[in-house]
Amino acid sequence: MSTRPSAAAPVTPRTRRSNASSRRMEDVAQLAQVSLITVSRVINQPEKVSPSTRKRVEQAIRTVGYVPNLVAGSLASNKSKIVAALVPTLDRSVFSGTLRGLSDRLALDGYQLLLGSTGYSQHVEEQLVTAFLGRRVDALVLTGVSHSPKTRRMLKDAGIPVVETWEMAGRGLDALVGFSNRDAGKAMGEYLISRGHRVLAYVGGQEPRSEARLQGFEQAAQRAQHVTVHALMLNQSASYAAGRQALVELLASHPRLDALFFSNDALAVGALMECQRRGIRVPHDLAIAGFANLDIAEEMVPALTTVQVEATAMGTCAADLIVKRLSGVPLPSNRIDLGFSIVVRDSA
Amino acid sequence: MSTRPSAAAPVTPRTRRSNASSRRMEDVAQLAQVSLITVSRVINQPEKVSPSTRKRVEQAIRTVGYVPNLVAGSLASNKSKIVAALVPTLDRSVFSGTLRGLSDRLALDGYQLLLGSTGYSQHVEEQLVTAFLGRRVDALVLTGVSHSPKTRRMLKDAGIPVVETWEMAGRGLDALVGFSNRDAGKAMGEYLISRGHRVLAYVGGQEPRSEARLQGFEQAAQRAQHVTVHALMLNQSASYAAGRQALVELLASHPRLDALFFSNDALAVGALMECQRRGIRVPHDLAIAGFANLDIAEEMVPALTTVQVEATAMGTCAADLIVKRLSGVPLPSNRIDLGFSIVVRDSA
DNA sequence: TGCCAAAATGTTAGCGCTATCATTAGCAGC
DNA sequence: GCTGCTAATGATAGCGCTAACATTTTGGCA
Repeated sequence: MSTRPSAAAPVTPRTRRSNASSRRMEDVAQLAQVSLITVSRVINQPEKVSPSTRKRVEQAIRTVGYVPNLVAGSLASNKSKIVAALVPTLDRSVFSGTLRGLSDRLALDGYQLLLGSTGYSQHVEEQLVTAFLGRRVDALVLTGVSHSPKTRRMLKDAGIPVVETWEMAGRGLDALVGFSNRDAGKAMGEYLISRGHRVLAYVGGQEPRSEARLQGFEQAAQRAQHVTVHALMLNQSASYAAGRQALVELLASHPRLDALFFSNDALAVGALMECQRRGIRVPHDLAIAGFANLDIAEEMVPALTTVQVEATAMGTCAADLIVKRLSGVPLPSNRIDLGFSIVVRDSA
Repeated sequence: MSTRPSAAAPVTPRTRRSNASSRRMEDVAQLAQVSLITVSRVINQPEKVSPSTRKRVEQAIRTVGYVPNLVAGSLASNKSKIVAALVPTLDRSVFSGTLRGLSDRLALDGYQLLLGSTGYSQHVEEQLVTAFLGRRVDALVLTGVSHSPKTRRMLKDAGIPVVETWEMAGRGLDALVGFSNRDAGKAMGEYLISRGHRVLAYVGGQEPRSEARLQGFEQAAQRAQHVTVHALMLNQSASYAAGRQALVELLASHPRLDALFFSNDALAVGALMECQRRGIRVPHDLAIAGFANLDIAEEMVPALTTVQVEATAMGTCAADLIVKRLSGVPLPSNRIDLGFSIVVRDSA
């Protein structure tokens, strides 16, 4: 197996493999009577080409209908102008705000967004990261700070900007843009306790950020007197129906419940609607609070007390950080805490 | 300018330009004592490699931590395994369902999703299409059937599958997956009229699909007796607050309003909430209907009557069509009408 | 054993672009 | 006229992979 005689050289010229229909840079160069590299410069660094030549080349580009092949450009330059983003879910979720921020800010500098959804699975995340790195994306945006060891290693070895969002806990792989989920949970706990509530419940998903919020929530309870916290961790994704069900379950098992903190506004809204159906007066009989301050929180009757987080700004900031890093601008910090705030409305 | 003496050949060998840190296929080939192409086959067509060789190569891949450079692969094979999708907005919108359907179905076959949002602008759409074609995406998914002439030409010339979604009107560029917005509007009009409503209003955005729904709605009104339709076209994107405002405006200018059809559930929910605040009884005083059947429609009190469309299925079907076309499976049709249905609940 | 098709593996030449360095043109200053 | 500089343009060699074709090995069977 180790020694192989070499084959003879082929004699017949091969047929071109290319997509015959698409024009190449060479077609433009010929028409404009310049070399390949001049066309390349007109596209990428037009200031380096004299106005007369540039005009001629631009005309030729239009005439032949040339669309640069960015794949070839990426291979040659080792830059893709693509940023990948991974979100846990695309499902009518809070992350769409972050995606919008990312997409809009990246577009400003000509970057495109490659999207992946992990479904809260580290294994899927790992596979997607592998694929994205294979595409030589220029940077990666992740949601959260929990990743598999292999993912962490790959990302560290990749040598590209990696921004983790929606959490500030820990050191982070590279850059962090977010807020402290734990502190946010704690703040809501303290607020509810300050309003006199003593039998609290937390409802959230089985995922790291929700668990961090619960920890903070419980911490607030522990520091107070005579406060109990019941936790209900759902394994389904956030939905109105899940919030309704959670309310029903908790009321059945803990009739003396005072206040409910949902890790997601959608859950809270579902519960709020169920209260309305059952004639449970909010906040008189039961206080309800949500998380994220989605548009609907403000519109509900009663309006939903919630935790405001900067979903869109997280995307914008992450994109901004990436664009600056990639263009060599020095940054003061790679940890950006956008904070949160308790928005007190009517429901709690 | 036309005649140029050629330059002499350079003598010194150039330094490698590559990203020194990343392993190449050649490193794997050397370690596994095989040729490049065998490594390539292990990755892309493992069934063509004998089990023993395959195992050896796979081990080598793991040892050196090789991640295939898909950019180079794309250039060589003229296939990118990327599908681009364009949505009007990422804003807490109905399109996220379609994106999820797309993303999930494409992932099954190893395709990745490149995302762009047009903000309902044909000009932005044109720019994004140019960029996506430059990246040699394997297929494109668009929202709607209205595109600039240049966009249409580029897409026709591109020779890749192009799927338009969320509309069935017209012939389409290539493939269509959606429903008739006009028929949907008409159906809702007929339904409201059948319930005895005579002074109707339509509230929607200034965009083609909303306008098609309005046309259908008006058509239903014209066929009936003594029915009037007022239309309010918003230039902002769908939001709860916009729905509330629209309600306020319409009630002020048309106090005898019977029934309101919103081109989006979010608008309808905003209006519903405002009714609750003002003590307007729905549907007794005013009937309200929405569009899309988002989760929240069902949860509202009163539950929202709306038009159900298959947002997620549109994504899944579009992806399915694309995957099949790209793998050469013959398709019976490139027009898939997923239809719609009126979901009668309490609000109208 | 020898023959032949099928399976396994290999060699070569690009894919279409950009990095690198080389060359030429243009022009000020002495 | 010559030097030395900058601006403009060009020739070449890859980037890392796969298509296309070539060759070798394998295994069934006469």
